[in-house]
Amino acid sequence: MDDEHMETTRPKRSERRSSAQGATSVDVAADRATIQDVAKAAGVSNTSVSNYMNGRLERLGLETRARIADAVGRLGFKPNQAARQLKTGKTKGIALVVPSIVNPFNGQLVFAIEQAAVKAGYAVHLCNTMRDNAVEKRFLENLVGLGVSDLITIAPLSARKGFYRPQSDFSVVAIDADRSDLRLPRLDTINFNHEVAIDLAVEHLYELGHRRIAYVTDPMITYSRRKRLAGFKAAMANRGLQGDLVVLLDADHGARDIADAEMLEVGRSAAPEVLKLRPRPTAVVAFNDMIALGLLASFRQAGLSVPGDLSLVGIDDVWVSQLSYPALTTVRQPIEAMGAAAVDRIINHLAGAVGGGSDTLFLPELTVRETCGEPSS
Amino acid sequence: MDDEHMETTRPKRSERRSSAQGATSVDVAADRATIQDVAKAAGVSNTSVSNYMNGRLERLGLETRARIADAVGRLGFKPNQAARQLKTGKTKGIALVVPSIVNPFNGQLVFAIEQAAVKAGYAVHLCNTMRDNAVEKRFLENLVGLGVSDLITIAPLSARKGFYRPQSDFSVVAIDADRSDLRLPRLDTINFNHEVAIDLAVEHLYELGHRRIAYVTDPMITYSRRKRLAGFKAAMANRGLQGDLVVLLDADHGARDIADAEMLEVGRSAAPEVLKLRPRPTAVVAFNDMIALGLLASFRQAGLSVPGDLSLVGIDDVWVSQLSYPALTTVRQPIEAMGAAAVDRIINHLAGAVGGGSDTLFLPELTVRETCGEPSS
DNA sequence: TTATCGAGGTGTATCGTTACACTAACCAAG
DNA sequence: CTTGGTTAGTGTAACGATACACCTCGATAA
Repeated sequence: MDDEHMETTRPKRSERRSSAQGATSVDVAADRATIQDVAKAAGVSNTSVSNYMNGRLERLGLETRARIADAVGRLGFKPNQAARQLKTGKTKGIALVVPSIVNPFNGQLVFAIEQAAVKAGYAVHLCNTMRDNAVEKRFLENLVGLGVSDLITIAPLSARKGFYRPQSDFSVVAIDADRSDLRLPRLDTINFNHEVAIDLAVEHLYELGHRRIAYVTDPMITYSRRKRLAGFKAAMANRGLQGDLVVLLDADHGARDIADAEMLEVGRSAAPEVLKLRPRPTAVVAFNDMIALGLLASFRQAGLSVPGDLSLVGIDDVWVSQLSYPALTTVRQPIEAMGAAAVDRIINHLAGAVGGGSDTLFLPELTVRETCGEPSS
Repeated sequence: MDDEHMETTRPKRSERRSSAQGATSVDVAADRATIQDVAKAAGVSNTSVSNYMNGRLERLGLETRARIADAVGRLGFKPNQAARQLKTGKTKGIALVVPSIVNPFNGQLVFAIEQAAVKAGYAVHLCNTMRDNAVEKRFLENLVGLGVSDLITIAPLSARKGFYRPQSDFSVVAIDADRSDLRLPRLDTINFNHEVAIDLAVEHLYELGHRRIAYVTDPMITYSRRKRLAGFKAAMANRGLQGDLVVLLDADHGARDIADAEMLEVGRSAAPEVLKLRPRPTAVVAFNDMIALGLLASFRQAGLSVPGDLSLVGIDDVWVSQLSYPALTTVRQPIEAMGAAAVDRIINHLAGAVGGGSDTLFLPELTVRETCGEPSS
C-alpha cells in the first residue's frame, strides 16, 4: 500500500474519436448499467426488471425475482431518473425559495423542510433569493424545465411588490404569507398565529405589572409583520393600554435586506428611539428575536440593565436567543411542525388531491427566560 | 414473429391539446410545448430549434433565427431537462452534503456555495445528514440516478469513521477535510490554515501579556479539530509556553452531535473544567466561536468578568459572534471565498480538467472585538 | 371437450432532446 | 466544367425507462 500512486485515473473504455476542434469534454459519464444490461444478465426481459424495480413483485415468480435481485446487486444498477422522468412525466422534486438561510429562523425552517422532504423521498431544490426578483424568476424557470412544479416559499413579499408569478401552474405552499397577497390558483398557506403570539407576550408583561409597552418592528412588508403589528395594537387596546410604536425606517433597508446581521442592526438603531419616548416604556416587544437581540446589545451599551431597567420579549424562539445574556424571553414558533406540514401539503398535491386550498395556523407558546421582570419605576 | 397488427391507436399531439375555455375544469396536466411544437410553429426543423436553444446561432440565418425566437416566445418553450440529460448524459447539478445548516458556520458556507452555484447555472441538491451515514448513503445513491456526480462535502468524518464512499466515480470537493482521510480518486480540498489561525489567536493573547492559555475543544474527529489542536500546541511551544488543554468528553456527543445549541453546550460544560485548572489560565482559546460563546455564558454565570478576569478568543467569525456581550474576539475564516472556490473546482471538473487534485488553503484574519484584555493576575 | 382465467412473463413504441450524417444552394478557384 | 468549401439547413437514430398490448402456459369450470 504505497502512497505514491498519484496518477489520475483515466476513463477506461468508450474510446471515441471526434473532431479535435473545440474543447470536447472528457467522457465523465461513467458507463453505468442500464435496465437492458440487467435484463441480459438475469436472462429476463427489461419489462420484468422494470417491474421488479418498481415493486410490482406480484407479476414475478420467485426464481425470476431472485435472479433479477442478484443481477441488480452485481451490476450496481440505479435507474436513470432522467429516462424515468421523461417517460412518466413525474418528478420527486420540491423547490424551496427562501430569502436567505443565514437568517436563523429561515435556516431552521429550511432544515425542517429538508428533513421532512428527504424522509418522503423528495429532492429539495434550494434557492436563496435575497429577495432579488430576477434570481427568483431564473430559478423557477429552470425548474419548469426540470419538471418541478411544487414550490415552498418562505416570507414572500406581497404579489405586487415582488413575488414572481410563474405562468406555468405551480402548486405553491407559502409560509408566512397571506392567501390574498399572492393570488395564485393552487395555494396552501402555513402560518403562525401572530395575534395570539403577541397577545401572549403582552399578557406576560402585563401580569408582571407593565403598562407602558413599546413595539419595535422594521418597515418591510410581509404577512407576519403586518399581523404582529395589528396584534400588538389589539392586545394593548384590549387591556386599555396605549402602545408606543417604534417603526424603524432604515434607509438602505428597502430592497436588499433580510439576513442575519442586518436584522440585528435594525434592533441596534431602534434602541435610541425607544429611549427617547416619553413617558419611557418599561418594556419592549420586538417583532422578532433578532431585533430583540439587537435592542438588548444596544440597551446594555447605553448602561441600562435588562430586565432591571427595561423588560424585553422577542418572537420566534430561534436557537440563538438562548445564547444572549441575559437569555431572551420569547414566544416560540413551532418551526419543525411547520416545515413538516409544508411538505405534507406538497405530497398531498402530488397524490392527486384537487388544487390545494388550505390555510393552517400554528399556535405559539411562551418561553420564559431572563429578560423580563417587574417594572422599575 | 412479425405481425401486421401493430396498429395501436396513438394519440397525436394535436389531439391532446384540448382548448378548454370557460369554467369547465382546471387545466390540470398542462402539456408543455416541445421542441417539435416550436419547430412546427416556426416552420423549421427541430434541429434548428435545438441549435437556437443551445446558442449555435452561426448555423442559423437571420430570418430563421427571428422566426424561432418568435415561436419560442409565443409558446413559452422551456426545454425538457430530463430529455436533454438523457441524451447528453450531462447534468448541471451539484450535491451538497453538510451535517446541518443550522450550525451558523455551515449555514453561511452553504449560502455562499449556493450563490456561487446559481451564478454559474448549477442546481444545488442539499442534504443535511446530521452525520447519519444511512442518510448520506441514500442521498448519494439517489443522486447517481439523477446523473449528478459532483459533490461538495463539509466537515466529513474521516473515511473509516463514516464518510460514505460511493462506488460510482464522484468528483468530490471536501471542505474541512484532509486528502489522506478520504481516500478518493478525484478529490479537491478546500481548507483554512488552522495553524496560522491558532497562532494568530495565541499571538494576540501573548502580546497582551498572557502566558497561561487554555484550549477548549470537543472530541469529534474532523480535520479542523486535529489541525487546530496541533496548531495550539505548536503555537504555545514556539513561545516557550505550556498549554493547558481541556478536551471535553461529552457522553451523548458521540454520534448525533453537531448542530447549533449542542455546540454551545460543549462550551458551557467545559467552563468549570477550565476554572479548575491550576495555575488558572488567564486566557482561553476555543476551537470555534460556538464553543467560545458557550464558555462566555458560563463564565458570566460563575460571576467572572470577560475580559476582566479571563480573556477569550474564538475561531471562524460566524455572524453570531458579534452579537454576544461582550462581542467576541475571533479569527475570521473567509467563508464566501471558500464557498466560491469549492464551486469553482466543480466547474473545472465538468469543463473537462483531468480528475481534480488540488488543495487550497485560505488564510485567517484576526478580528479584534471585546473579549480580550491584559491578564488580571 | 372447450372455454376461461390468471399467473408470469415478452416485445416494442414512446417520452423530448441532441448527435450525426446528410443535402441543396451558391460561390470561388483550378 | 469540374472540384471543393461554405452556409444554412433537414431527417432520423439514439439515450434508458415505462406503458401497453400481447403471448404462453397450466389449472379449473361448464
